[in-house]
Amino acid sequence: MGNSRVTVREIARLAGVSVATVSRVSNGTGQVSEEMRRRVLDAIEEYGYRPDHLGRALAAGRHGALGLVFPGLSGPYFTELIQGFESAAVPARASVHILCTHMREDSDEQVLEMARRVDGIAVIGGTISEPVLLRLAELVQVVVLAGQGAGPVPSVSVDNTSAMSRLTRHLLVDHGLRDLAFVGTPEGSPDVSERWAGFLAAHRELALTPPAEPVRVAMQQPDGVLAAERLLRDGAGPQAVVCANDEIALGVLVGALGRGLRVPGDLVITGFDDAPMAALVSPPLTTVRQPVRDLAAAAARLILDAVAAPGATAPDSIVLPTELVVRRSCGCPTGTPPGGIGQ
Amino acid sequence: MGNSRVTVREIARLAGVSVATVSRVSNGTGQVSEEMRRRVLDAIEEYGYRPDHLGRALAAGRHGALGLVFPGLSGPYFTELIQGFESAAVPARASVHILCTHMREDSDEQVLEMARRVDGIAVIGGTISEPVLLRLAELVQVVVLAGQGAGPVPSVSVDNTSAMSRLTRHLLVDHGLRDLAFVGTPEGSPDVSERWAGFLAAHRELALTPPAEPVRVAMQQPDGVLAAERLLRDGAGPQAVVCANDEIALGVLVGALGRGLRVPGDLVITGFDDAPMAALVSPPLTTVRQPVRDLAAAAARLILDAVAAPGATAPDSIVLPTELVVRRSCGCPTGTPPGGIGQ
DNA sequence: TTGAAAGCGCTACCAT
DNA sequence: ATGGTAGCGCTTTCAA
Repeated sequence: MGNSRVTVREIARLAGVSVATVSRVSNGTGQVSEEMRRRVLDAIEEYGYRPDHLGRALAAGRHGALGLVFPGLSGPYFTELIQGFESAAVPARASVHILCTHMREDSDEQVLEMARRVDGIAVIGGTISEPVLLRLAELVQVVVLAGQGAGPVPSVSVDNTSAMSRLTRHLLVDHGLRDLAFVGTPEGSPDVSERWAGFLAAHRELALTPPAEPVRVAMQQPDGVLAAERLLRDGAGPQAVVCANDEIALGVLVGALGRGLRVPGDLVITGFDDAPMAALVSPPLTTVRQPVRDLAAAAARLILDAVAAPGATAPDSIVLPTELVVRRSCGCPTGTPPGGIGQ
Repeated sequence: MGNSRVTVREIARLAGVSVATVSRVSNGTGQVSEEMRRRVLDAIEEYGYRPDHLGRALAAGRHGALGLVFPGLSGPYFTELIQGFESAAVPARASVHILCTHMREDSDEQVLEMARRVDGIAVIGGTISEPVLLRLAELVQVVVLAGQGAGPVPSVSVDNTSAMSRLTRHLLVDHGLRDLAFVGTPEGSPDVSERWAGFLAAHRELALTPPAEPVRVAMQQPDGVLAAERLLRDGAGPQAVVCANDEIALGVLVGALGRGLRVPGDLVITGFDDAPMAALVSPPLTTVRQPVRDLAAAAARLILDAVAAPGATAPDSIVLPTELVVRRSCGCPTGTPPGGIGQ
């Protein structure tokens, strides 16, 4: 229950050596005679000593911790993100702090507060305002995850715009579909904003008129069900529903199927992410695969590298590639589209 | 980019006061004249000073941080858990550290290491071995989240066994169903283990023979799809599939629907959790609602209270109630079962 | 090889 | 009301 407050000093006293020697032994630094090392090791073992991280970090002038800031946790995308981030932090012996700002009013304050506890922070795009981001960057190494950087702040993201543009062209050109709907809220999420831009760009290139507005809903399955209700309420729905992520798409699929529609016969649906479920529903979902774990791991490593090499030049932004994954929900028969795109 | 290393000492020098005064002002403790307070505040403002958490924590002998240890992140359940935990930690100005042991071999070591960085740790049931749990409890306040405690370690959990027993009786008695299958892996997860126990208990009470083994799969939607494949492969499947959580149930539903089965006509499916999607699929899922956020928040508060009152008696374990939610996937027509159970 | 001692940034006690 | 200073637990010079 209570903290077993065993300190270096006590171990030193118990082993009859100096604290410096204890420190050397417990860190494996410097030269220590076998005799001393044994004495110290025995004491450490006997009293279950483990150096307190605070003292160590204070002396080292480094927290050995990384922060991850979310708007609010939801769905497989975020769990992947956390795990990817963690997988890169753990080998570097850095702990991971998380913070869900979740629309709290004092979230700026909390992010700034986090900056006093970590060596660097990855902020999910759209979570905090640019001024606060820049302010934050004066305190610790910052990287924007899934979004665009600002000033000295680098970013790690994927090519949302071109990927979505390509997917949209596939529907427009290869399947000859018209009257597409886009589901997702561009405002506040760089990812969605870029995907909406790619959706619009594809229309523009083909001199087609896109819908004036996206169907604005949040990013989870229930929101997709909601979107389906809105879109399919009065008989004349769109020919295809392009969703900002797979979760929404799965929700729309559930909604459409629940209404007795056949997919892709009556309605084409596409997603984004290539979440595990995308391949398993009927019909399997045409989507865009993005390397979420790699993305987060890259962000963590970028921070760790920057912290490890203080003098070095500002880190470059990273853009990871995506891959169009054509399955049956877009109307492709086997998984291979007319143009031979995707796999 | 670089840490703006502004320390108390510098602020003190710049404001022409002592570090003690700066500390008093920045903490709002003690008595400070308006004149001094202004001088210090101006300096703090001008140089963007924020006390480093390390120094503060070291002096206070408290980390102001809580740890959350998972086996591995997955699905809405865990995101709810994190957010619930966080919602209780943030008001107490405690940061949240997370660690996914994810079957890593050195995870014991990492959990112990975490103990040096936080004031208390909530461990998801089944994540670490009992010896390590007890060892951990000697270092910091520990609570088992969704599982049973051990020795001095309290737990926060729900009444899985009775809830699942009740749900199972509903199928067995009210719907007269026989030949039920249970999907989930009891080993390694106290939650699942208890639910399996409740499932068995219901059969025993009614002198019915339960299946010899559960269908062992993991806890996500894709695993449910997999389970459906296994169960429905050769025509003669069970009459009902009782799933360890909603995610699996949703997967089984997708798999069953994909095979052309009607639910609940040809196959009854039930879940556990009452995740948002449970109410939205067709047919809506009969399940057990558990207060996941509250559960995690209770765990966080338990730790915070224990840390705040060091001398106090060991905290008691907490069991939160669940609620049977009867919808259509069990065969109930409207949502109200024959016996008037549920809501 | 070993130990004494100076800090890391902060708070809090004790004088003034 | 204010300042000097000890010390939180640790690492790391610098001497011996």
